[in-house]
Amino acid sequence: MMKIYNTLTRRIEALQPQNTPLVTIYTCGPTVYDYSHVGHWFTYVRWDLLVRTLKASDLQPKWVMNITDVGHLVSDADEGEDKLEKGAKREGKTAWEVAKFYTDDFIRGMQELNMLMPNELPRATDHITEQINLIQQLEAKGFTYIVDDGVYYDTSKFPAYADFAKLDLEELQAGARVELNTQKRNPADFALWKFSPKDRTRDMEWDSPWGKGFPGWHIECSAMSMKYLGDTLDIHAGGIDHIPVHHTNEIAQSEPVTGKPFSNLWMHSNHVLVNGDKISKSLGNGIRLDELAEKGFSPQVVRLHILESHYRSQSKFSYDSLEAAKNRLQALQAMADLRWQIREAGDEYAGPDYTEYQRTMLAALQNDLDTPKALAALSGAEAGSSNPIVDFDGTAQEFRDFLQFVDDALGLSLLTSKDITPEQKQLIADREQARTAKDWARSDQLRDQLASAGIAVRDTPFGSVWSRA
RNA sequence: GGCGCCUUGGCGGAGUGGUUACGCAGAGGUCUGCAAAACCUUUUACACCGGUUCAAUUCCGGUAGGCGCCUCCA
Repeated sequence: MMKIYNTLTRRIEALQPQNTPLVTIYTCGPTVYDYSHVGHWFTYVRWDLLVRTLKASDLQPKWVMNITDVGHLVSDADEGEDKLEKGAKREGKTAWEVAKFYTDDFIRGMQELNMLMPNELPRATDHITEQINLIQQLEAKGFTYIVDDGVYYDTSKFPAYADFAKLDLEELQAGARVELNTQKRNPADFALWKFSPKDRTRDMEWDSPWGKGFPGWHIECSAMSMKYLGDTLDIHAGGIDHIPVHHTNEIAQSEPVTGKPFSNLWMHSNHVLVNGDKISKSLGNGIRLDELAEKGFSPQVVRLHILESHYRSQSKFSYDSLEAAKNRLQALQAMADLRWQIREAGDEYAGPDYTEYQRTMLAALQNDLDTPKALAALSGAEAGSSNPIVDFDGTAQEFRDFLQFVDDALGLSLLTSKDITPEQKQLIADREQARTAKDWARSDQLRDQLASAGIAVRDTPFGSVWSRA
């Protein structure tokens, strides 16, 4: 029923959970050393959509997303420093304070975007023991070696290392930009545990069998996903950039220990470009949610814009498209506000077949999260909703069910809008009376009055309908 | 240096070997007391050059341009 493109096989496959209806999902979360930008939100919203789609498909997703609050190295050139420590230096705080601040910011962003909360949001620093334990198991199996600055994973011991990303290790070796630094045995080898510098104390450091230090970035995902979701995940998801390094390394760390596949299905979200460029620190083009809100684009608009492109295509971010999304959302909201204006009597008018639109949308989402197609169906329903809903044969309930489905599946929060006040309703009734009496001056005056309260009124063959301007 | 991807109408963005994506915006029209909404029409849409085919935007090859990864990265 649910079909997903699997990076492992490079094909679209039917999802086959190990213990239906349970679906275990692990998604790579943020490194909390700076604000999240739209690029991050594109990815996270897409995983939120995955979980929503599974729920709408009567499955029971168990979703774990990690918080990386230690160990993510800035670069090879910045030896001994990780992103948290760097952020701390920048802001005159401890690494712990930095992590807390940006974790809170991230969770606030999730809430603003109406994302579902993962079942677990584990922090790397809360799972040092599990990580050490996993490294010990790798050590016992002979996959590690120790050099001056840490414990490393020997990728040559894992023959399948290059398979996932279809890496060419020979070319990697010959590549001009790969620096053969330190004492690594192979260019692709990576740190499992890094030692603290001899001359100073880090904000974040722990004792280990190999000496005081901190875990490498990759090991946390293996350790925490296995702790919360078992040896084999149903779905592991992350940004497309994680394929060649981070996810490759996760597989290499996990499968030798368990002897099982680390994840049956891998999903990767493509990047969003801003003015044709990837979002990066060096370009300084990372736009935050609060900046967008200042420009009049609510998180709800951002969310709709994210859904307008497919998660596997490289999408573009621009204010023009946000403007389009904003207008589109307003039309959708107007449709949702028809639920306050159900006509009780009469069977003159049959609205769209909302049940059919709902089926189309769900089928689109189940087909590798085809959000553009789902939105096309939603807009089809919206276009057919210009007249009020007339309640006969349960049509009103079908309409309400449809709106509930849209909110559940897409998270657009259409149902959070409130009804207008009794006074405003009276103004509309008065205006209809004035129109009947052909008192156009009073009619227009009442419409202006409503408009100043942000309420637009239009006249249909079935009476006046209001919407929020 | 290696690997891979992309190029669709004003903008964004799907998809397909022959038939309307969809959204936003512009122009004209029908309707309306006026609006709004809806509907209709509209500016040769599928980078360029070849090839395969009865038929290609959709498959193959090449050209140009853009991008991603191989290094931290959503």
